[in-house]
Amino acid sequence: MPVTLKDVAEKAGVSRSAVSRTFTEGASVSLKTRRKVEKAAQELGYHPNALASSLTTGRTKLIGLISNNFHNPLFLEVFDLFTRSLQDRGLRPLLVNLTDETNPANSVRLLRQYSVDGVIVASSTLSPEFAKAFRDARVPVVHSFGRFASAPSVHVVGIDNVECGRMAARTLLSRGYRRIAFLGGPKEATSTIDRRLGFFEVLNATDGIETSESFATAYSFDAGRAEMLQLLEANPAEAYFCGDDVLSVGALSAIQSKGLCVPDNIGIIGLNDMEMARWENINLTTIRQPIRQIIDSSIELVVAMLDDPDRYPEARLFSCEVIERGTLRPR
Amino acid sequence: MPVTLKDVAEKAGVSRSAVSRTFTEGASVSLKTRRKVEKAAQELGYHPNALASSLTTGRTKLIGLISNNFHNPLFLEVFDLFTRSLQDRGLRPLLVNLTDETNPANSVRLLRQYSVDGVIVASSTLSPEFAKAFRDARVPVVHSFGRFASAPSVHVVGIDNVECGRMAARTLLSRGYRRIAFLGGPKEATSTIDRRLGFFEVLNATDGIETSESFATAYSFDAGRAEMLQLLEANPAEAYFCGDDVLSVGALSAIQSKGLCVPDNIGIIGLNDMEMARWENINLTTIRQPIRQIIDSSIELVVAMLDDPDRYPEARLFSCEVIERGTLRPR
DNA sequence: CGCTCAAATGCAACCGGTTGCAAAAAGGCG
DNA sequence: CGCCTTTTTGCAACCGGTTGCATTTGAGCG
Repeated sequence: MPVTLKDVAEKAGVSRSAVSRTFTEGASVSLKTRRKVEKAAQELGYHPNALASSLTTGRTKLIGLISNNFHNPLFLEVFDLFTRSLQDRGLRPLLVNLTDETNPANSVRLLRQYSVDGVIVASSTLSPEFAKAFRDARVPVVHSFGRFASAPSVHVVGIDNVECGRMAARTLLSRGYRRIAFLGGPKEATSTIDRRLGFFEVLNATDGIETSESFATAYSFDAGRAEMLQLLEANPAEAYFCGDDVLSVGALSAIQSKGLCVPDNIGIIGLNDMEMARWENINLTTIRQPIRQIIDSSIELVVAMLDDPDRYPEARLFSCEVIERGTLRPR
Repeated sequence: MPVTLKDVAEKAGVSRSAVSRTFTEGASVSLKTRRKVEKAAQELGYHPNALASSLTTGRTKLIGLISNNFHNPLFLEVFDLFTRSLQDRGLRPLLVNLTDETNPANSVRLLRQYSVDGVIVASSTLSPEFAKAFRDARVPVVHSFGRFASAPSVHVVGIDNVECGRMAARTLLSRGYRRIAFLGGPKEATSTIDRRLGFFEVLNATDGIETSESFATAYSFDAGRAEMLQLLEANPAEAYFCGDDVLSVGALSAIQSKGLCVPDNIGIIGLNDMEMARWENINLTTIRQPIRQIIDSSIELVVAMLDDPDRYPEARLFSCEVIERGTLRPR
């Protein structure tokens, strides 16, 4: 049923190689044959089979896009940007949802079976083992939104979470808050660990600050809300740095449901600047991650690895910026 | 570098066919050879190349998942559910972002080049031409969240938007609203058209109701907000049925920014029940689409078409349900 | 017009698998 | 143990392309 190279070759009265060559960039074909072939292809509605050609060329133009962040609104933008940028470069994202998967070996097997040219691990919560497993299988890989390491074993593109923690602390201090708390995401998530680190580094270096901390069970609305409800039971802090925006909204909602007011009674600063953060009913002061840069840079890296698989691993970190909205009291 | 069938065959001391057969369901292999092959494969770390085998079997297990709704929070859930369900059935989603694409032919070409087994068009705003183009190319296709047609030319799974319109109208009437308006999405979107239809069908059949309508330029926060700001300039209605939840939040935000109160001054009912609708700072009364059912059903259909490509097209519609929250005054 | 050299072409092998078919091996039975 | 049937096996062709290499074609030139 589908029309193949051979059909075109016969119709055009040339060899199969000639047809193949007219469809491959930079191959040697005379204008005359090219014309003939193009005409025949046109009439037959022929289009080369990318998968068949990948067998010999070793390139599928398939990029595995793997993530487990399907509940973080930020990731809708992330997927949008990734898919568009990949498409613009003629690459196709094979999407893998790792929500229920804990074993990197399975993902590697799966994506190797489909001969992906490269893999982008897009997740802030996934263990670095996933990216490493791909590297070990010699599949070009970049960990986007991954954890910074001074001697990275795979390419990592993201933000400096420690610095974000510091930034949050400085912001809260500059607003005159003195009883300050960290409301983190899952305790074991690397992003939580790093943000906490920077946050307390600054706070502990400042005199007269009373600090406390607690952790939500997930980066989710419900977890944030539940944790904040707990905190409100007994002498809450004046201001909280929340693990991320969704958590912040959960906390916000808990605070409001208790009849308290933000920022008058309690201040909140989030992290991510997801799309909804600017919605006026939320109006969250937060720290923006430059996701567009992170994504472009990730793709750039993975593309570079296609040509140079042994490229020396690097960490690319982008700086974040505080977005002032309405959940902190003014300076 | 990668280990192939041949390597395993040599190591196990059998023919390539034998190896192939041990890895294909239901092929005739003796237990003895199977053991040998499995051992060799294990030691070599062999896994069959799905793309190579697709060449002869004609099956890639690739499913094109195409959408242009990368700004609707509902679609994060949609992608989550689609990818997981597909994976559970051993299928792989090839994600295509159609945001900047208007020509169906390009999508068809692209996905044919990758020999996808089937395609799911997941979009409420994409023209039916996209799905039809795939059907014409004899690629199994299902349009999820698509428009109902009494004589569908392709499989359509979604909701009855006309009925949703009626449901919204009845809900507003039951709350005693009399000056009622429709705040639609883009005028030309089929979902807008249908929802409007059902909405006014009920309202016009009721005496003493004053109606009006207007349209946002997109299903987005900003468009909803801008349109509502306009409306607030001159004698707004008592209650609005908004095109979808994001639009509703935009409208909500405009209302609040004018110092008005919901639901005391103005009532709002949305459609979709996106995850954020239940966030207490939003707390939107809305109509829930059963997306899980829609997605399961879509996948079921596309899988069925793999075996029976000429399956007679059907429309599957699921009923929606009003979710009572805080943006309409009580009964 | 004959010669040289570069460009264009086709052949055939190959990419990593699958599969129809005939031959070989195994099993069942008298 | 021989004969017949069933199962297992390997051969070889094929899926839809690509590519190295030798050959043919044609352009350029004296």
